[in-house]
Amino acid sequence: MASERVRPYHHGDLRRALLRATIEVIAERGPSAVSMREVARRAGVSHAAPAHHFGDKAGLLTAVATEGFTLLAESLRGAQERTGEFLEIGVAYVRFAVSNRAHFALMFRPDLYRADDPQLVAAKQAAARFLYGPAAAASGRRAGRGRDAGIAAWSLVHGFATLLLDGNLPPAARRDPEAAARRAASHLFGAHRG
Amino acid sequence: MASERVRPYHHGDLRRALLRATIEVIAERGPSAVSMREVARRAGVSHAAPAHHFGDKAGLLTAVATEGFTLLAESLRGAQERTGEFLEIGVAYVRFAVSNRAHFALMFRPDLYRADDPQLVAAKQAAARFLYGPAAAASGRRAGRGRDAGIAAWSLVHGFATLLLDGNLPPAARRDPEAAARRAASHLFGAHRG
DNA sequence: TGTACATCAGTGAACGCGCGTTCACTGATGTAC
DNA sequence: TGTACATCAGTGAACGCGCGTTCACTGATGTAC
Repeated sequence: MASERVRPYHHGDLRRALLRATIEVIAERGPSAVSMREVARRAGVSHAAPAHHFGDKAGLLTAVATEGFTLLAESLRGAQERTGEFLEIGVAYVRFAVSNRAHFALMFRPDLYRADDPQLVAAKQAAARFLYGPAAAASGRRAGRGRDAGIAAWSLVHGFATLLLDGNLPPAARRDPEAAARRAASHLFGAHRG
Repeated sequence: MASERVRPYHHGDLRRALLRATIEVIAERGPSAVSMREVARRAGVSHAAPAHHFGDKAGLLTAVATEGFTLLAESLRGAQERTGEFLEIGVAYVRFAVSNRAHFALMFRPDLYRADDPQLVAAKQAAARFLYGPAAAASGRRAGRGRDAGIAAWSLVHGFATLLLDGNLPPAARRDPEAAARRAASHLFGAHRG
């Protein structure tokens, strides 16, 4: 008759639950509104519990950001493998930002986490490779131009995603971000001019 | 013998002094680290003084953001008038971000201020016109393409500026942001291909 | 199968802190006559 | 030139709040024998 099996002492997977709660807070109130106590509250544990898993607040956010960069790298690799087109990697970048708003919003707020954390750095570099590498290949042969193209591409999709999430783009772009991103990005390499 | 003419009761131009102090805090510790008390401390007045001029914290930050959009609009207009080239408007955008880091960092954190403040909205629209208008003119004749070009251009320079300020671009770009921005932006309209 | 013990996960009270906002106030300035 | 008064700018004490972190603790679980 264990009918009132409420809150077992051990949570089971508190670490994951805390990460999820953090994402939730970010989605609702932004990255800087995250607090250890609020996260603990949402996960239904005492406010000191998160420190057990992440050390401190920066540790918690570092974990979330790392997760974000890892997910991003996977998204980009997926696009790369599926389509082989550089344009579609850019589109995937925007798609990632839209469907993982909370992660994305945190990832580019390095003041909030430990930006020099080895795992985080590794995850970030993995993602960056998918933007720089193919860009170099897709652009001309000239030395330096490859890197410039990579910067241009990353800038464009990153700017697009940022402006979009902040509500700075026209309604049409907000309704179908992916299509709008594709149109905008196609300006870069002249994919469908004329 | 008014030799000890220290801190007169009336500041003279406290409003400006508070705006300046706010910029200072943002530059040093980021937009979310701004507090009324810290700003007052830096301006050398009691912690309740800022409320007198700005109502509350959101009011203070709204004023700073509005100032930022106004300065941005002026920069863009300047570039427009001086060069008449769309590319140079983009470069001016990046230049603004670099030389007004604090304003720029706040401007795109609408959660921190009153984004629907009429003066702010007006200033923001004034700036946006310089990005959308010339883009439409510079791109093809096709309907819709003008807007897409504007979005692409704004995205590119905005992304570039954001990534740059967050330290996400390679050292070369960090050393000479303006030149790097020009190279990146030139990919957009094929200004110097080949 | 049972027992002792080590290890781990989560608790809850306590600390000190900086914050935003309110409020009755006082000092300084400007204006009307 | 002087006086009365209104208005404005800034003060400082007080409030209540949520926060991060520390710490001794207890409940639960796993492991060795």
